[in-house]
Amino acid sequence: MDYNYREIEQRWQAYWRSHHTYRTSIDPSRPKYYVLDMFPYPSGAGLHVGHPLGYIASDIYSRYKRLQGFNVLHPMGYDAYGLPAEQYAIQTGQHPEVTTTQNIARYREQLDKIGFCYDWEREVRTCDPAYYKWTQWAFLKMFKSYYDTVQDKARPIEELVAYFEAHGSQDCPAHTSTPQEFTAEQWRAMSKCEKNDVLMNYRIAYRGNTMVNWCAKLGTVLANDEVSEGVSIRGGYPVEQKMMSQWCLRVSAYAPRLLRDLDTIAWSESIKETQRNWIGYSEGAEMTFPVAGSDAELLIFTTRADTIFGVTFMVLAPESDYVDVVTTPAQRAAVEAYLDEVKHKTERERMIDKRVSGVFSGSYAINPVTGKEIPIYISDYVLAGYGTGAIMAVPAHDSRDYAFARHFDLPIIPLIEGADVSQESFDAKEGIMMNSSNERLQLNGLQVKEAIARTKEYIAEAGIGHVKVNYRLRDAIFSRQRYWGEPFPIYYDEDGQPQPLDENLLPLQLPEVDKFLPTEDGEPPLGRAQNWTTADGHPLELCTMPGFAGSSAYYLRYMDPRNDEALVSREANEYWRQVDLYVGGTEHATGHLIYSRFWNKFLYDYCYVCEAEPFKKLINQGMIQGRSNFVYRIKDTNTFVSYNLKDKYDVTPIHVDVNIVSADALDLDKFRAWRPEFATAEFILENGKYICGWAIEKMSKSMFNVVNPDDIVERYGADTLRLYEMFLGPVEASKPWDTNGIDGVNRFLKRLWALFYSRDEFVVSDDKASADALKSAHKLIKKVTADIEAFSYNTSVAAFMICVNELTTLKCHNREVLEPIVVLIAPFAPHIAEELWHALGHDTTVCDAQWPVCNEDYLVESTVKYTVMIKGRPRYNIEVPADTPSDQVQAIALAHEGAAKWLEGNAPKKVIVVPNKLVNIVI
RNA sequence: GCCCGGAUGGUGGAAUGGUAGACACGAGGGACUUAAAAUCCCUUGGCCAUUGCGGCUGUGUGGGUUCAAGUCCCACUCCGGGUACCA
Repeated sequence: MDYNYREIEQRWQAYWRSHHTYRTSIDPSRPKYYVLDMFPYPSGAGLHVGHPLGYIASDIYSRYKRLQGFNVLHPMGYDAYGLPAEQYAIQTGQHPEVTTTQNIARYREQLDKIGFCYDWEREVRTCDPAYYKWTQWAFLKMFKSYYDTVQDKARPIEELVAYFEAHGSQDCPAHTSTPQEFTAEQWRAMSKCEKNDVLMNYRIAYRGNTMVNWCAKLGTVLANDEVSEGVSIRGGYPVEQKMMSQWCLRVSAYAPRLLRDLDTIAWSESIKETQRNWIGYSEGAEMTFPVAGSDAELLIFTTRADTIFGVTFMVLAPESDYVDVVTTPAQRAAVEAYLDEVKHKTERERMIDKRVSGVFSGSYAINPVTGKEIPIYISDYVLAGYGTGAIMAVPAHDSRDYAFARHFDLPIIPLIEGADVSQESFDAKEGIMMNSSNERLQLNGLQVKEAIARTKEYIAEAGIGHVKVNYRLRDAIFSRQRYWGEPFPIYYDEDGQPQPLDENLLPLQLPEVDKFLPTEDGEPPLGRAQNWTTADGHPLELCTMPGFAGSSAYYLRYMDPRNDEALVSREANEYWRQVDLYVGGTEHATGHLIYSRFWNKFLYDYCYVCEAEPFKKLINQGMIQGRSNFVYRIKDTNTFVSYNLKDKYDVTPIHVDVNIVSADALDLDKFRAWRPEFATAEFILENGKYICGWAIEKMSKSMFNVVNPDDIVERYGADTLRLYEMFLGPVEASKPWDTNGIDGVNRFLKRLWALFYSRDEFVVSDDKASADALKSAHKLIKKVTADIEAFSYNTSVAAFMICVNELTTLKCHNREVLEPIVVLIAPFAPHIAEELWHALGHDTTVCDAQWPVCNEDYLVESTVKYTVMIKGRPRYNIEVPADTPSDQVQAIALAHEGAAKWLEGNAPKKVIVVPNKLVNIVI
């Protein structure tokens, strides 16, 4: 009986399905383990071989943990809201729900063929009303909350209202980016609308007037992580900055915790570092500079308080509120012209155009330490969104200020001994201060770090500023002017004020529309919906939520996916707690992985979840790139020349479908059938074959290098695909897909099969196995267990190959040896393992077996070989009984005839014995 | 610019400071076969010597530490990823 993967895989997949083998439930008697994949967006192209890489890795770990006795939660679902389905809907009129459902069915079919151990009864889809009910619910909670900076957590907004009633805004412990000042009396005197407007500045989900990334082509705003280098990640369309009123999430309030708690999770240093950079902690000082001849003061932020003596001008962001205050009548026209120019530049243009630009405001500020008057400029190199939107410029020690000073011919005062600022600024935070002392503050002679500390002390004493920590992390813009997303549970009252929908009315279902385009008057697509109002006729919010809304808490929903009463029950959450192992790509480092942590922390503040971090350990699988193949057509002919002969001709490389190429050899008949124009193709072959050229490129339809897992499964079986993807290299590494080595893995499975079956006969015996065979098997147990724990699956697969080769050579067909090996291979190649397990006479599935334990006794050697090194090279070997003390090993090594030969009469200077390995004799 | 990774045969990749190149692909040779496929065996970093068992060299470059360095330290080159007027 040959290894018939097709029949085996179909049979066992059907068995698992009908027996609910992978159904999971809460079982307090067993320890839990939660393994999660980043759920996919079901695109129309289906899965390619890159998708399952991470899924296979996590599946192996899930099965391994299960065999070790853990109760493993390993769910899967779909991130079903997204732009492509909507774009497709706009083009074809096909409802996104229809295409999404179709795509999900296709994904499921493809996933099923690979033999994953998902508990599909826990599947979630973000576009399912029963699911997004809880996305909306969380949003409502955020709307009804503020962030208390003293308790350091989210609290109900009523508590803030009570505070305002009693104290006004004095020492208000709430996080806001637009502080306001009012007394308790003033608060009480406010109208309902005024109060609402004030509270909006504190809510965690709030409506704010902010600079947003507006993508005209997509007709929607985008979050910072959805934009890269001035264009949208999806589609690559230009993005511009625009002031708009949008729903936002106060993620910035959580910046300190998001930063701090990175130390508590087992993620790769690189992704933690990316998050640290994105959060952007920066400790500095805020200082006030009085404006000469006015009551106004400029508040600035700096990390280089020590350079206060080198401030020769001030710069305001064009959007800064100070601009109006400091612009003198004489300069007004020039300033307005500049503001107008800046406004018409898109973000992209601003980035490309690095030229210095700016305008003098007409006013002067007074340096609070030196008392000198310095001019105030306006320039777009200062950002409104960071710090205070105003800076003190120190051209000698900041390259941007330096460029500005040179352009406008402003003085440059060096402050660090030995720094040459004639050509460029000296930005490093090191050196000894000079030109930095007067009767108020003396910094000369201090190191930069000391000077920073001293200046901070001084400005606090003098009442001109205070120490301040800034974060780069922005609040998340949460509105999208799109159809295919979660509707907001928000309506607008008579005064046009946003109001929360009653929780009992959730889910607020996405309405039908006639077209998926914006309305004629520029409203989002939901403006087309009939009766998009509350029961009493109030209009509902027209925007929908962004993609990350539904993906922020999905891991919680898997714990209790059909619960109507809560996102997750306390019982389920306290059992499953958090994701123990999360597997996914690095591309989510600054998006999903920040939003999820934020969302989880918000829920944690209200004790809806019991863990402060959602994902304990994170593994980032690499990307599988495409390996494109080329044929070389001789110019102006229909003749194609093989790769190694192509240099003799004038050729054009043409992408050829990799699916008609095998090990770089072109299938000529398939090529002729591939496209009509190649039907009459002629070939110049080498060694009877047409060899194609190749290149590593992104896997994409246009390069004809997309390989579907289905094709591999069809040709080699799912177990071969699984093993091969793991064998290709470390899970974390990006690598090109290359089928050149797949035969080796397939051969390995056939050899494994041959240990059980010879021709049609089952040849496993119950006899006692040889010591060598047992040693081989137990070595494997040890190696594979250690490798899986370290996610080193490629070396595991190699170890399997070695072991099977050894057993084949030993002609070992003993149950004692083969049975543990079947269990070991089960996580990697579950179908063949199941079949062999069954053949060994077991009624249960291999999934319920016990992970074997290495018996060290089998590995103990009676003798140990030492390599003897003389003059730095291995010269001869000695074999001594195990546990021989090293001085005796040394004596034996020196007594060997080889010693005399290689020492050539020299006395050994030094002898090093490395236990169980080698003896190094130095002469 | 800044912050992270990385660089090992023809290829993918192995190597707790201890005989570099595991395992696999590819290539070459052989066995079995009328033949092919499949399977099995041998060789395979490079150079030299192959009627001898061997010698030299070798992990991006240049230094260093060490009895011993792919591995640790310093400097540099190149490649990949992230991020950027963040004061």
